Amino acid sequence: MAKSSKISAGREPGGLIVHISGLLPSLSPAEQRVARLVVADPAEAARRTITDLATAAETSEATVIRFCRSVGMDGYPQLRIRLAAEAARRVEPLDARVVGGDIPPGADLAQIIATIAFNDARAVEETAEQLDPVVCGHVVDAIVGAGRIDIYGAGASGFVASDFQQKLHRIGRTAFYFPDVHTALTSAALLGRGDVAVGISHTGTTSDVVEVLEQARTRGATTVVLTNFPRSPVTEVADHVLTTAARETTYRSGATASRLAQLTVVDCLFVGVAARNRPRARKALEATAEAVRSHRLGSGRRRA
Amino acid sequence: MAKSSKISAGREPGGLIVHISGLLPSLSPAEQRVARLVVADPAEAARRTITDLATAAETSEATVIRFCRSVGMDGYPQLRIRLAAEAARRVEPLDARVVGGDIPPGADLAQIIATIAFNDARAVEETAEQLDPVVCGHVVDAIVGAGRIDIYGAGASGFVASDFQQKLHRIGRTAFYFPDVHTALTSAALLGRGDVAVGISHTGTTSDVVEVLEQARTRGATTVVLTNFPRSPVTEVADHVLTTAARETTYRSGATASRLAQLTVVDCLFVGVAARNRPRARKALEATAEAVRSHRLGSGRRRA
DNA sequence: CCACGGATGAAACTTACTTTCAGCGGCCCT
DNA sequence: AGGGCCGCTGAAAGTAAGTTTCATCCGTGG
Repeated sequence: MAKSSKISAGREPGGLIVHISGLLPSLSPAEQRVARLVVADPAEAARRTITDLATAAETSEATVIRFCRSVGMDGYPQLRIRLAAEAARRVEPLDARVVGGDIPPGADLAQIIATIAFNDARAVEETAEQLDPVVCGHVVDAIVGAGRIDIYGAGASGFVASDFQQKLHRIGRTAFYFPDVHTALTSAALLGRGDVAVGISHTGTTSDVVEVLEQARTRGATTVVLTNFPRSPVTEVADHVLTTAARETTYRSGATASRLAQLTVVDCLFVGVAARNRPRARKALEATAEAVRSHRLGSGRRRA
Repeated sequence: MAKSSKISAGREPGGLIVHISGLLPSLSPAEQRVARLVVADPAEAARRTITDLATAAETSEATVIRFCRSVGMDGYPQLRIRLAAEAARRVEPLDARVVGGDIPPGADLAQIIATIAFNDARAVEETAEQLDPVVCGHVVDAIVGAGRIDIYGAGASGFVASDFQQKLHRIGRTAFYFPDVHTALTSAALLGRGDVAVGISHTGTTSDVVEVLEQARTRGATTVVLTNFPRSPVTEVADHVLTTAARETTYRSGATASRLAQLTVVDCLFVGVAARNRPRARKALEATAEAVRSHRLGSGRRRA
């Protein structure tokens, strides 16, 4: 696919525009008129057709072509594309949005969105960076070999626990999620060697989760915890500790960044488990997808 | 276009590529083939002539033109230029290309983690980029002024809906989440002018959500939808459309990336609403945080 | 004054892009 | 089932864009 590199003009060190203005004096008068237009506003030039540009430079199309060749391009379309690319690169997208105005009603919101997205994305990235593949491997091993998987999480972490349970369930692993302590404790009491108990707690101090994991551990189950704080109490009752890396800034958001980080970890574990038994997992996923299809409206295809 | 332009025709906030992948399912099969080529390698696509691209997509030039129109361009040259510009802006295609794809069969955990994190973080970033602050503003306005807020979401999106409900509840907004269609419909029937109904559906084709929003709308409530696909059926029953920008990779379908994107949007709305009444929101948050403190153990060391 | 050569644009030509139209196939409505 | 309708599709016709050719112009040097 990557052939057709007859395009020799790939490297103009300081950028195409600089390159052009550099050899501007060596061009013929008519070509210089074209060059000046191009350098003055590359984006605009890229938008124009060759005839248009020729007219604007008070010359003929032929001259524009000659100009293209003079600066090392194959022809006009190539110049056009390069100009567009060049123009795009020199715009600072962030500032442009703020400065570019025309959004007084939502100006404040734009700021908010940018901030949140930054924090959220960072949480995901940093979590992945510090996630230990070896520990993940152990956890995946345990889950793959488990007779049963119990998952606990209170409050916000409960969503994540529930999500994990659903994922595992969809690929045919026997997994349970308990929203309240009492049923969780009851279930944990019935775990045994070879089973797995997963606790999710952002702070690592949620007494409910600690209790449940403790119970599970005394019964011989492998215990796993997902928390943001590697030295929190909950890690003492866990065989494997997985950490997230969300630095929750203020009281603000209902801890969404940490939630995203947790979900990312869960996703990794899920894919890790699924990867162990690809055909079966795929089949299970397809079956479950099929099951909800009747609730879908005919392909969302509409033209406007 | 005779339609009210909920779909920003002409301007694609944040990324043409993202915009195209969002519209992908709403395109005809032949157009989808074109779209996939374009999304896979924008720079390469920009270099090709229309005939070339048509051949590569195993279709006719006519279809390529149709595709251009479908995604809001005037014609092929314009698409070409925009693609070139877009491609230029993303400067790190090296790592991205390696990591961006699907999970290869033999991948080890470290690779899996990197891939997932990359996709997840990208989903968050791109969603934020293309999120329209003006539309967000309208939604925030509606929520702030609402007598009551009903939130619907089925399956995976249900978690997000529930999360949103909790968040709003914590800052003193009257919000409800309904896990099943029937109670949702019942509740929607009781909504009226000034109330808000929020539907969350990744595909935008979940009939339950469409029905409920429809009901809510006929009762005079303001309807809001959060979906990945701006032309899906659900957008027809929504006053305000918010879109996520998750391109799910094929195999995993755990849909985590889309979940994260949804949560990010919810977070933005939440903070937007909270920002409207800072003192009161802070007080409410502190009160709820205090309420769970008794369930915390002491020694958790917490960073700020 | 003529011969020469580079620069230039008109026009011929080629290629790329766009529109039109008829065929095909699915879908809905009897 | 049958028939009509509608949307997708590519072939082909049509139009515009880009490229080449070539005659002209003009300045220069013999």
